[in-house]
Amino acid sequence: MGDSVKSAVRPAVKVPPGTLPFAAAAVGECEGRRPRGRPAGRCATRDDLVQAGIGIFTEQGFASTGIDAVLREVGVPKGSFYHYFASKEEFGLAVIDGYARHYDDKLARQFGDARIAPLDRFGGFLVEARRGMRKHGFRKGCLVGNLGQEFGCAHEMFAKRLAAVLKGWQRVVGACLREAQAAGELAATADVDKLAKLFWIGWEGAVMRARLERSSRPLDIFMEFYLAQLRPT
Amino acid sequence: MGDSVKSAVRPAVKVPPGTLPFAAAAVGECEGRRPRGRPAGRCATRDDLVQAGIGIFTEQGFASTGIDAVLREVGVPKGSFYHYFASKEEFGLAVIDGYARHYDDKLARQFGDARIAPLDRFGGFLVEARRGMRKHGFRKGCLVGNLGQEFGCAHEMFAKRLAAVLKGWQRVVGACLREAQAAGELAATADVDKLAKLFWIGWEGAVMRARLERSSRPLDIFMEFYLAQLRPT
DNA sequence: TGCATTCCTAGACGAACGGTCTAATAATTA
DNA sequence: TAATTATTAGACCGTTCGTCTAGGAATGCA
Repeated sequence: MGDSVKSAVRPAVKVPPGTLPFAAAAVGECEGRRPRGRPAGRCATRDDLVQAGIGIFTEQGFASTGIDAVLREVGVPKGSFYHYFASKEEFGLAVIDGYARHYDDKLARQFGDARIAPLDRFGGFLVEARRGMRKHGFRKGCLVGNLGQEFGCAHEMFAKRLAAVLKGWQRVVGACLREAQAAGELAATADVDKLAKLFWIGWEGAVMRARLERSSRPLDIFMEFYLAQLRPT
Repeated sequence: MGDSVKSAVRPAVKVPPGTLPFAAAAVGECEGRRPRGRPAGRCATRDDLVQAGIGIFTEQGFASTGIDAVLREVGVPKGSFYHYFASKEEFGLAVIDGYARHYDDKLARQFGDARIAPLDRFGGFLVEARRGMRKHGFRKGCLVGNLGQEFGCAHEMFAKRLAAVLKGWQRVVGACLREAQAAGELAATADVDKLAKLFWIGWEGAVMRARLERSSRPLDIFMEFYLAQLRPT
């Protein structure tokens, strides 16, 4: 189907010419096949795969993306893939983790920025999101939203992981709202946890709609409503 | 994967015993292969396929569902399928249409029910939705949301169709809101169109989240805040 | 009733995909 | 240098998906 022509197929591995391909990846200690321990050291190839996975899954979803597409993008053969990941499913989880890690940081920065009044941070978040979606031609949404919709509760493991990620994001927004309360920007009686949850419920809906319509308008509409809710006139 | 044991495999076609299988379907005029004209007469087999498609796609999505799963559920061979639909894609569109037709009616009934005060109709809608999701163990969400997320803008045709369906639903809610204005339940200055759009943005987000968490709580949360928005204390 | 036509069923078929496997090559250690 | 480990390479297999061709059942017309 939509086999866009973008796969510019990098030259196998990106290293200075003259260097043998293998030299690049083998520097850091890569995690072998399913390392029982959590963290695992950085590994260029593995990270590249995860990175590519984020991009492709965010755009096309999980089920309709073949491993081969990821492989092609990174310029890596299948053997490497199954050296790092036991299965497509495990890869999917790693991609979620990678995305979550990236976003946790980003959100912490945006919603924890002490230089800005708590409720004004939402505006900054909106601007950033709008720019991000426009940059990708509204083809990419939110990976968590995509996979959440795709698997619903079907895939136990995925659903749990995704719900956990959302819960983390809620905590960040919740903290910001509490700051707003402390600063007198938000009513002390407001139910912060519920409001934080509401934010992500509506925001994911807005992102989805924005992608469908190729427009950032849904993001604006939801945010306008949400902020009005926080500070009633 | 999740090959649930539910496929009770109906006996080929459901007709009174003694009748030859073919007798059943051949009564109504079925639309042949891609009838240029719109409507097309009813056809049992075709309708069954669409019906099954609604159920399965709503639960598992489009990409990860094989035609075979639909076929098995209805008890029909592949040949029949490709007699009625030129491709899986065309089938998908027919399923969307079927779903939309069903929901248009349902929404018109719920949001147009003159016996109930306009804004109270939202409550009825919520109750109904909650019951529906619970009935299916929160495995099914909204087909439009599912496919919207799945294809984003990837599939031009699908995106257009889905956006149109949502626009229709917005009109229904919008009309209800206008009634509310006329009845003095909603401020005359309220931007009805924007509010109607907001409703479906947030609602789809809530349905998705409800499915992910297997809980109707997200539906409640969104509706609570949406109504608060309509009638500020 | 017989023939032509249309409608629908039946399942074989090729392509593609996910995943595995063996072999080869680089890095690391001794 | 030799032995060992880490990583790459891609052929290969079983399955599943969507398409397609062939043929049986019903219908219309003579």
